Amino acid sequence: MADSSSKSPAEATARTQAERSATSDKALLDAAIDLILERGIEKTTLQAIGARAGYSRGLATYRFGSKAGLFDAICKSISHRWIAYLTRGVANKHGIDAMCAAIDAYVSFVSDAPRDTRVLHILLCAAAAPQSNFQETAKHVYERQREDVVAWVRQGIAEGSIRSDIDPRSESAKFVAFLSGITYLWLLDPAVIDFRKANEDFKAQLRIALAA
Amino acid sequence: MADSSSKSPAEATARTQAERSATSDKALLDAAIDLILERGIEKTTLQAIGARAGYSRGLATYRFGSKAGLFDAICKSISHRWIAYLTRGVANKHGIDAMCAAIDAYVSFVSDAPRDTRVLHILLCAAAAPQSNFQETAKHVYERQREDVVAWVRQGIAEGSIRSDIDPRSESAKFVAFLSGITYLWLLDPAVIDFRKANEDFKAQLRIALAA
DNA sequence: ACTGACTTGCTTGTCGACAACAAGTATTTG
DNA sequence: CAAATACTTGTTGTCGACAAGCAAGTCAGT
Repeated sequence: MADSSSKSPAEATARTQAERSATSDKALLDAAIDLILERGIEKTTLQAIGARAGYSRGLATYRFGSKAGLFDAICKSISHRWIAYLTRGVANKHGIDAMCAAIDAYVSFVSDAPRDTRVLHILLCAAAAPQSNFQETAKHVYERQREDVVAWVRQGIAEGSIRSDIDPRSESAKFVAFLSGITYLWLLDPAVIDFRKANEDFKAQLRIALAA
Repeated sequence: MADSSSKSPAEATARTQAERSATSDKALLDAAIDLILERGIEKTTLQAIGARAGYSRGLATYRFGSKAGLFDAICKSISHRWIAYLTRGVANKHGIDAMCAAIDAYVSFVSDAPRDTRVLHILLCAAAAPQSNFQETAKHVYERQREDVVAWVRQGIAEGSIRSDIDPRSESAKFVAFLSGITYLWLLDPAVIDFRKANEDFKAQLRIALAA
């Protein structure tokens, strides 16, 4: 149905099968992201995804196994991008500095890629439901983030910049809970939440509360 | 289909129509809560709700207009219970004491009514999706909570127990974000989150960070 | 370099499940 | 008995999943 005739047939067929499937995968993923932002998960139809991507209603199921499989793929894709972004932002900082850098990286990510952030969080929220098919992916994302924070806190305690009576695991839960929660509130009602200021205040109070 | 014959017909019919509809409403709500905890929102069927409540598949739609209408009603019902619980716990405390009392009240509520907490949060998470039918209810719940916190912070600043450079609105966003976030993490993976300890630590650091 | 078997990318037909609505029945109330 | 209320059942359109099919591409054997 798509533009198989708008390009010269030679150019159109000058792709291997693997390349074609890679582009159709990406088209489906992008279309699904668009539609999730517009309508939410439940109201996004495989029919609509196929149509917007320029393919048939059946392709998404064929590629990703199921609707949930496609959403899981989106979840993994965006969270990998975020982890890469985070890793670059924190670089080789330690202790409280690393925690503050992570918050800065997150604020940057949200303003650089608000669509990705929104979709990722919509999906992660959906993962809270029992028997959600991408619950494991969500657990893994947050587990990974908490592990990072635990490491930063331990470093900070070891180098003496963080009070030794701070419990790294509890602190990591609080840290991730705040970021997750503020994102949720922002997602629910962007006009009411000053995302940037909340994060600045959080950094300031982190330093006060954790400093040795 | 249910036990219309297990009770004596006289006793069964010795209710007014209004009483009957009130009991069937409650039965539907309770059945829906059970099923949401077991299967999540999407996999909970009006058919299953009706059957578990002892009625037909059509009653839930007839009473609440739609599936989303029923979930909205659950959302409102549980959040009203929580607000009442909170009001009683905070009583007439001020400033940081009120904030800490609110956290204590929340921890109590979660351990007293874990099922209600879980269902409420599952529904509030679902409200994060675009075009969600109970988004307004969710916004209202969180707006209400933030207003409470704003009032407590203002009181604290006025009576001199909270530093005057604290921004009440930003602080309220952080406060609610933390509670929402930690609940989400607990919902996602209860085994990994020490809910009680995280809240204790949060109270301790609140006092450090806000104290005048 | 040609051909025929195999593979890959994608579409279409079909089925069961579901929510919504309308039309109905039975019970209560005035 | 008539109007209203509580509830059920029939029906329709939409959706996800799966399977069968088709066409284009790939490659081995000659």
